[in-house]
Amino acid sequence: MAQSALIESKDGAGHGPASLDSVLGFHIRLAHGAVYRHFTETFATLGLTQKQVSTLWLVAEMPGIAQSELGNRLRMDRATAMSIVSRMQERDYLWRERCPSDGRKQLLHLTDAGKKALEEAKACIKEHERWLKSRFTSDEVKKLVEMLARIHE
Amino acid sequence: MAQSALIESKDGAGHGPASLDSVLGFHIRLAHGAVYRHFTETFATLGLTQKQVSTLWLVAEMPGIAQSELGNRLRMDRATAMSIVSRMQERDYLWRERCPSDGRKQLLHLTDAGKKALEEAKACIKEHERWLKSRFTSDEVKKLVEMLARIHE
DNA sequence: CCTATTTGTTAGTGAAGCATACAATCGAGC
DNA sequence: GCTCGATTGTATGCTTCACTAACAAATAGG
Repeated sequence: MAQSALIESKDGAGHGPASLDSVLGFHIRLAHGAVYRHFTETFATLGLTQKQVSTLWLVAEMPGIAQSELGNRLRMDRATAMSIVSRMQERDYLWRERCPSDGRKQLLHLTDAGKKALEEAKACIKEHERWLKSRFTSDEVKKLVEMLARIHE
Repeated sequence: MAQSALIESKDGAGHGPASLDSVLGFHIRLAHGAVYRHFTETFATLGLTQKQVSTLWLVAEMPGIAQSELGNRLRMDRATAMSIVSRMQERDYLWRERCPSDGRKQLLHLTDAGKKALEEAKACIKEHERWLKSRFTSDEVKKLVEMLARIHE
């Protein structure tokens, strides 16, 4: 892609990064954007977003997880988790169960339709991940995941 | 598509990655979210978003850049670039100049207020980057930037 | 001149994140 | 048992951003 002409920089000034290209956060943002775009393309037929797939996936891995715990793990606040869970419920992909031991909590479970959708989604994810990981060796993927985890953990 | 990395862990059946934790895109999303949140916090007083700072920064580095070129470099479509540039113009941070040699283009320039805002923003970015990079050695930062660039370039 | 492309503009849609307020529930301490 | 504070879910509204579609103006190439 374009070799930017922003290379010449006032390095001596000491007033922060010289060029936009040297800002780590900038690259994280662009990388995320590229991944997000390809994801949306891949999932156009299924009509699912990253957050929605993550939600279905996590509920499948931890059936009966509370809505609040889902939000914690996916780094969403209550309101955001609420709207995503509600949307998945409207589609009949999951259902809420009032927790018998703690009446405040809503426990989440996938419906059969949700399990089926997740299976399809996982196939798409596999393609998506292949596209993404094709840039790296397996050692690099491991290193990249480990470094990214240091950011969000 | 290089020699990669389709080492899909234990899942002989070919049904995609086994756990959400092994999905690279998932970690990119969470890392981006964490960075975005810290950025927003850091820039609360300035009232600027990542996209807005990137825009100001890029216009400062390339005065007279066309709106379309700005969009290309920051990976925004025309409509998104339009709304961000308009917002920055409303704040008197930049102004548009009709291109004399190509009447379709709008050339962008920072105002004095925009230059001042960018200087403040760069100081905040410095803090933000310090927070972000504190997790890594300088070699790791270099490697990380290089790998992320492979994704968005 | 005619046509296709590029660029900017406007309007509308939708997902997400965030803040706030409110209700229900739970737990701890009195 | 009772009150008080914290947790959890819910509802509402606001903002940013990405995308689409349509349209107008200017350009480029035949």
